[in-house]
Amino acid sequence: MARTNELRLITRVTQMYYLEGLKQSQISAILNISQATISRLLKRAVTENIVRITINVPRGTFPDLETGLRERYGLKEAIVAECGEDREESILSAIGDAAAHFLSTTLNDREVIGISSWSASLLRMVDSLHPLKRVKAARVVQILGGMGNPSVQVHATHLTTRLAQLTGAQPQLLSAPGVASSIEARRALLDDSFVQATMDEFRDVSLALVGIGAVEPSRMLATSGNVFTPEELRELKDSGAEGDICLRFFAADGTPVRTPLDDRVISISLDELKGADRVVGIAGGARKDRAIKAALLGGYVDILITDKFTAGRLLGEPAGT
Amino acid sequence: MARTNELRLITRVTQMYYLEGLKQSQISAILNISQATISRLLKRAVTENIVRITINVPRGTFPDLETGLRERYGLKEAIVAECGEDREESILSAIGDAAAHFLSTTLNDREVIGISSWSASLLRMVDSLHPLKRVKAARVVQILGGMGNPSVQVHATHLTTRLAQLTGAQPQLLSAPGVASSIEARRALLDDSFVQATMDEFRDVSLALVGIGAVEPSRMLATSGNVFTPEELRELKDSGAEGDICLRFFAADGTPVRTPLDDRVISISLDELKGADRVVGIAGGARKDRAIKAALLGGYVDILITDKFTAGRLLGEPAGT
DNA sequence: TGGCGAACTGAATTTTTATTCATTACTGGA
DNA sequence: TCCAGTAATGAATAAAAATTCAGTTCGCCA
Repeated sequence: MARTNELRLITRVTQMYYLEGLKQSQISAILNISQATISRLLKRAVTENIVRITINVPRGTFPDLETGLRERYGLKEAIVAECGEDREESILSAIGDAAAHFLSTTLNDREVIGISSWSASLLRMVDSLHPLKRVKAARVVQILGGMGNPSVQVHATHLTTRLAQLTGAQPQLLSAPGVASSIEARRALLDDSFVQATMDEFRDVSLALVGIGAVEPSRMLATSGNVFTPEELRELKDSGAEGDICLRFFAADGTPVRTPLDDRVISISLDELKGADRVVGIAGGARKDRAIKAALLGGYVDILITDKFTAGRLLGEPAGT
Repeated sequence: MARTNELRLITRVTQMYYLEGLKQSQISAILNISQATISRLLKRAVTENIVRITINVPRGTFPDLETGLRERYGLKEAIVAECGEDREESILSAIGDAAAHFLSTTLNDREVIGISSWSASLLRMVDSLHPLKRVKAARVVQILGGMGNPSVQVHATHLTTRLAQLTGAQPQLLSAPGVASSIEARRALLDDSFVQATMDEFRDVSLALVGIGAVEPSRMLATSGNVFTPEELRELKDSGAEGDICLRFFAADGTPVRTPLDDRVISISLDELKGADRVVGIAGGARKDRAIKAALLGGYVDILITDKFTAGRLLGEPAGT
């Protein structure tokens, strides 16, 4: 049968190419068939299902979860980190490490990095980060003010300057609290030329690194001073706020929630954030499930870095092994 | 762990490349990693065994047997044809067809084809051959004389001219019997200028198509007249001859056997045969096992076309399915 | 603390592969 | 039987992938 002869030839070519590692031109010479035809035969080997390429997923990597997240939430990329147990500490360590690796492999030259200052995940990331050798980011811009509480103010400053140092960039600090005590206080702070200079940079941010906050205060937020009063928190809840990025709140379906608080917050706006080339959300843990999901639905994040447990829950599945 | 991050990235790149079919440059753009690095990651995916490429052998093809033959006998190529049953007729049909396909796909331009005239396999090949479209062989040279018996003389002539016609080449007939009645008769025949002209072509043959004969006479030989007397046959056997190509005999280990018959045969010599770029042996069937094996051991053949049963026996294995 | 070699990287280049193009033959329908 | 459309081919070319090269960094040892 003619077809069998054909298949035999395709099989032989496939064997030479994939198993014996010969170049198409070598096969061409051995078999007295033109290189163009070899190329075509190899293509047919794929359509005829003679070559089968399978991916052997290494332990600790979760391409299925990642693909699920990308497709379900329209993400540009999703990174799911291996993680020993489904507890905050373990998760922070996993995603911080993954984020550090992500940053070190994908940072390009002259990049303007925006970094949100109130995130434990980002702190971990910076802790795990080795100095970047050959890359030289342009600037690291703090896109959320610090905390009234001086010790956390230091934290925020440290995060920004450390990252700048590791990436060989200029730090651009936002010397203001994340939440001003009043609308007037905020207006006054914005008059400061240093604050203005930094805020002007917001629109130049090419890579934004942000945590995602749950409205239920995170431990860090809780210990950082009384940013919001219990009444304000209740008010937020009542208005449907489910999560925040840089203290800009949104509802469960991702739509922004405007509250009076907005007028006291000093940070990049959600709109400005969307102007960045890449917005990387780094968050995980059961406590944040609803907030993360809301952020994804709102499309605020292009790239999500999370842990396997959270990823599983975001996909409505039991977590993988 | 750093290694896990690395593996995750490799897995992701592998997924994009092999599953999603993206180009390295596209992946490079999406992941903000240089194309050179993508290429390197993909190479690591192979060494790390993350991509696994398997060949799914189509029914009716026998790459394992072919590889076995190539390796065991040092062949340039081996073609093993599917074949319904282990009987002459079935085998002839299978290998004739396979040989026709081989010829039509690997013949190059301006090739000088030498063809042995006493082979049922070659007859079948020519019968299965469709006119070759774009190729134009230069000449088809008959490299073994015809038979005294006029009807087979016609066979031989037909074989050569038909092949020439199908390949768009000039036929170069050898107008002499394959076996002269005596040394003197042979000498006289060689004086003929047409015979000389053809024999001069022997050294220009680039592709030789030959059958392989068993010393036990083939049916065809038997019905072709009394070429050899029973005594001569016994003599051949006694001298250790196991098989022949163009009536040039060799022993079980492949060494040539010189007998008085040599001086009566009009055909290409084994040495001249080795001067061809490609010598294609086309033979199968249990009766010929020993002869084929001897020919392979003698290295007279670069390419063997046979059937799956014979191939199995040549490898000392039971035949495949 | 400094020097040396191994390991990486991106840009540039080379090598390899896929595709375009022009040609030819074959198929099947009128 | 003849023709339009399809399929297949090799040469030339475009596109893609691998490698070379030059420059760094890093770890290790003196």
